[in-house]
Amino acid sequence: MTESPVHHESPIYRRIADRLREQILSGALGDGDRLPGENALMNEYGVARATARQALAVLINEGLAVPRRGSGVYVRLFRPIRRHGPRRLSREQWGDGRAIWDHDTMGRPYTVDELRVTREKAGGRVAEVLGTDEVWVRRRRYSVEGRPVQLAASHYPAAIVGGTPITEADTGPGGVYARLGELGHAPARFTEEVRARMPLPNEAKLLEMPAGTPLIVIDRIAYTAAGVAVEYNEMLLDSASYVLQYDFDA
Amino acid sequence: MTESPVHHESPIYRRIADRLREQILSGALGDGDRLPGENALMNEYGVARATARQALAVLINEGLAVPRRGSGVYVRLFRPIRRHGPRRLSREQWGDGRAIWDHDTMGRPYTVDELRVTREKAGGRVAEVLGTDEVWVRRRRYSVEGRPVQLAASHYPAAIVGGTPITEADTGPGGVYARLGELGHAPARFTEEVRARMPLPNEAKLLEMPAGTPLIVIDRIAYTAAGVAVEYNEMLLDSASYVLQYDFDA
DNA sequence: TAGTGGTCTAGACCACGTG
DNA sequence: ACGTGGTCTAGACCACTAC
Repeated sequence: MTESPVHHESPIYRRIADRLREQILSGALGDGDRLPGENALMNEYGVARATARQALAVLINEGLAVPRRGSGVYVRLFRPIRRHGPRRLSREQWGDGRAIWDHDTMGRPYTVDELRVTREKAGGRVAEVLGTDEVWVRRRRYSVEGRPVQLAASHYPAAIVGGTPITEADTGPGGVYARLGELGHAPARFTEEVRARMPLPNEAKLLEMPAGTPLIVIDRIAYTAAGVAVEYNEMLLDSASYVLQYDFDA
Repeated sequence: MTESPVHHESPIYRRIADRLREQILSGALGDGDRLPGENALMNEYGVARATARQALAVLINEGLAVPRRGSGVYVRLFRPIRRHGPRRLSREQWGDGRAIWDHDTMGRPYTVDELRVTREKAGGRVAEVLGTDEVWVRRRRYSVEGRPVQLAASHYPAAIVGGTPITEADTGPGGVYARLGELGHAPARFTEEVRARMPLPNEAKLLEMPAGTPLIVIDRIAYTAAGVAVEYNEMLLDSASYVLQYDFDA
């Protein structure tokens, strides 16, 4: 039309997004509620389809809404797992391998799948930390209540774990840390590096993450009392499913 | 034209994005390099402007590229600050208030601005943890090398800090923790909760964050030896500028 | 079958930064 | 002045979901 677009204000799609966001944050639209769809926004605001779409894309990329094809756009819901850094790794927990994850999920049911144990040539930081490029890697995926929440890849020096149950699918009672202890390499100290970034497409697919969901990346290194690094564990967590907690003294 | 679109494969804009991503991750396009722009992609792939744009939007939302109006789209660069959880808060650091941040930035120059100290009615979790809704709040923004990297809001019970330098802009040598110590409320234990999410528009603006950059949210509570919560500090970190490190024993 | 979101085209005008 | 990304329109066809 000939209506002057009146710029210098915030663009239309942003103002539509702002109004919808306000309704979500104020609670007027609650968890799982349906947002007005593309057609509804076209009618309500008299804009083209692409503009309505752009407004919804803002909320989707902010992680506030999730689109479902053929159905609609819905307010996102959160149910974080509390992952307690230091406490979960205290020695007492090793008695039973499941204890660590039971601690995290507070009893909610979880599963492990896509477990693959392979021997590999390590590169870059892993080789540097472990002091060798000959490593065994244990990769797996954790799901809670049927939803995948974490990918993990634990690296171990081949010289230490070769020929032990750590290279088998089933590591036995107490898990890897119990086996390392029996080998005289019990972890005594840990360092965790925490980052956040957007997932790559393959990561988003494995974790079934909707758009607008960051990844929490944790690189954990386990050291023996002698200061030898015996494990490099890279974990990728769906940030919508996790809260990390760290306790320490002054 | 009449060329059949051949669906059931991944859409055009995704395949364009995949090719560009590959060049970025492989290093063929390095930090700060210019990507082919909208016009270039239109010519190269014979697609409409909106499709080329959509391909670039994928990379931008993944945090791999940054658009600059009037100039082009560029490969994103990273220069993280290492923020060391426990060590930076050890008592020895309090002797000089600047020490904590010097530790984080490893000597890189930083500034604090937008400092506001206000008395407020606390709500929700803050009031619950501090055991009162009468609080003083110290809000400020940290920048490193001229780029804003963190917003922080520290909450203190008014009954403890009222009338002390903690309610002034300048808290004196050693900072807030030194003053709390003099008041008989020296922090002895800390807990930090770490989350990641996409920033809201006002948060993204204050931190000058480009699209596709998650926020790291840290809620830190300081407890005295007697177990009294004396500080609730909510920090919002630009995830492109930070790596968190936590050390602990088994 | 009707409605939803997903992809794509072919135009247009604008604000902005670099030359 | 020119090319860049930013916004917007008005169509179209598709795949999927719900009824």
